[in-house]
Amino acid sequence: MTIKDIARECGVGISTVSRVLNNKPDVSEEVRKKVLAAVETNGYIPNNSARDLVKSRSDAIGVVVRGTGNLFFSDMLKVIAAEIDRRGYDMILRFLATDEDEVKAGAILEREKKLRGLLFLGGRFNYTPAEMSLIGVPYVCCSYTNSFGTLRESDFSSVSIDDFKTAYEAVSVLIAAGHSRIAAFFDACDDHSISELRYDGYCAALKKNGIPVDPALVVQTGGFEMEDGYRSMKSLIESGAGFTAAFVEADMMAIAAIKALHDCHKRVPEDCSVIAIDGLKLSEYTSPTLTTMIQPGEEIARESVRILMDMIEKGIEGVHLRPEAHLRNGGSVCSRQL
Amino acid sequence: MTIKDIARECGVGISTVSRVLNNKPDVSEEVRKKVLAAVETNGYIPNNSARDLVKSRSDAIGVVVRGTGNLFFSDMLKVIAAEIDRRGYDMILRFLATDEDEVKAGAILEREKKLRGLLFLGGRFNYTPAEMSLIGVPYVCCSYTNSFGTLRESDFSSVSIDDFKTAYEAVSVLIAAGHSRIAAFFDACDDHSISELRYDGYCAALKKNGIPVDPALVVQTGGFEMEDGYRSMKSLIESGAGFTAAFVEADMMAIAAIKALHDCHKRVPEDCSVIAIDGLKLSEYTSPTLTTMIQPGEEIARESVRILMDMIEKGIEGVHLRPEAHLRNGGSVCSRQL
DNA sequence: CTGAAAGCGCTAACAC
DNA sequence: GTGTTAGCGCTTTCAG
Repeated sequence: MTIKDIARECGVGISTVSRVLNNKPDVSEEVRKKVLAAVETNGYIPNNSARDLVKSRSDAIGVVVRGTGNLFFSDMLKVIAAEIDRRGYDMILRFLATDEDEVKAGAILEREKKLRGLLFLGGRFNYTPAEMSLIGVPYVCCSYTNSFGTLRESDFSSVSIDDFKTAYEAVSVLIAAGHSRIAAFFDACDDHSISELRYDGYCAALKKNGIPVDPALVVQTGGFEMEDGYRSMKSLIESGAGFTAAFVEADMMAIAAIKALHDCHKRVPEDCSVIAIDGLKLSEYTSPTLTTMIQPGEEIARESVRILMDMIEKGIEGVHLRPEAHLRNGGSVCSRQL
Repeated sequence: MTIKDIARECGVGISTVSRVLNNKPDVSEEVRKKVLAAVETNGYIPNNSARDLVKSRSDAIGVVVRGTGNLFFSDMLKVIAAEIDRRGYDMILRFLATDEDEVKAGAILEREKKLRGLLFLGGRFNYTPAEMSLIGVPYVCCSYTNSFGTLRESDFSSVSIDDFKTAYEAVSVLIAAGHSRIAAFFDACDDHSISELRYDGYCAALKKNGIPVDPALVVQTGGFEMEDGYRSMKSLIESGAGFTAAFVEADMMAIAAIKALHDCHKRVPEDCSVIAIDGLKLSEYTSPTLTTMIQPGEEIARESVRILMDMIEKGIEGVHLRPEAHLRNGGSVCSRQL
């Protein structure tokens, strides 16, 4: 069933059907109705490949999300969708597994859909100019940056918290509460990515306060899953290393780490305080409520779209926004009895 | 940059480039290398729209997922992807917001990608034959069924737990533990969907045990979000209705409901037992571990793909599998002191 | 207002 | 082995 079939059935030309389908004017009401009826009864659906192929440019923004189960992203996505729609653009959404290449996916999408711009949610921190030359439209990195790459600042935009600073602040909260034996959990400490930045923030906060970094208290979890957080906390406890607080680089892992503490008959926060980074809605519903640095997801989403639009419509150069993360004072941190 | 440009640059014909790109034989090693080099240096990416348009049939399975943040689906997806790949097919994944129409999306995808079959994760329970006639390939409803629709059983397949029975069993666990004042939380009770089935199961279990259904203990949450669970439990507590246990139709809401109980200084399970349905990984990491009916997600995923393949390759008729949900004895249910 | 015709970029015969 | 060519289904000039 193609546009040709509909045209034949209605005894009109194929371009007339096209006009009706695309809500163009210059079609008599009578013909319009006849065509619409034929479309309905035949269950005709236009072929998008053909449409995209002939189109020389669309008003679409591509959104490439890496990591399906990422709750933080799924909250941001709603805001992004609304913002893009409000500005009269279409949104083309693609989800990628964590092991897929977001740049390649973005480049494919750009050509296929003749995109005007791209939004990346989740990606590597070390893009090179050569690599990004595949992307021919303005793009914004949402909630991450290019700290370890060689991109020129003016060539792209990014909106994300300052990971180093946020980790620094989180650990400082613990120190201010009297803790000095502070365990820490990171995916990895030298992966040239978000975890390295947060690890550096952790170390800086300790040093600033004259506390040596004890390697025995730093655990590399090898992932961001709950299993990783649980297993890591459990093995740290079993190692016998003494600590009164823990900094966990992500809410999900922190929730699992707290479970591990409970399973080892340690109370939170009495026996061990826990602080994290993210501010997922989910972590409000644990007991105790997780104390965490809240990433302003809504702001990140809104500003990302705004900046992208400015790049597209006004041709501005890359902008790099660093909104503040704010402490949510849950119940998982308490002062150390001195 | 098109295939034509690459051809010109290499001084070869356009079909030769096509052959190289698609790994066809009958290309001299020398030419192959030259083409590949040109592709690389130019950052050429084939246009998928053009490819799809000319292709008359693919070996692709479409997977349409409704509900981005659904953790249950994101676990199943990994298994589905692996199974499809193992059988030599490609998987085309589309995520939909909860308010989008999965049937229409499936129909579009089918035409665009020339699909061999479709897998729906999440959808309505009341399809009609007219509506589904848009779909021209075999399809399987994963983790839901057509209980309220008019489809012929032989025209489609489904793999899901028996929602009525599973709810019945969950409530029976509570009753067996000595509870009779059992609150219950559903999205809605008469929406011709999953919630209605589970509500019916709740009622049946009570009646079977001579316990009247008290409308004051049945709460319609108006959604599946954590907010919905929290708010609903809170208002039930404030209503002053007495109850010693709660059946919640989904893990996420149950987690939030438990938080509400805690916030009202009620202990779980001592003051109120809680049981749910789902078996999310997440609910293992709450304290206490949630007692819940585990949906065999992996089995559902694996069997769905298997059945779809049988429909495609062997032309079998619709199959309807009802794998068992199993009780996970967490710590959120205890016996009522009589 | 409406139809004919020229591609969009690619694959798959079909010739050579 | 390799090039030429005919569409895939659609939008968009350009005539009428």
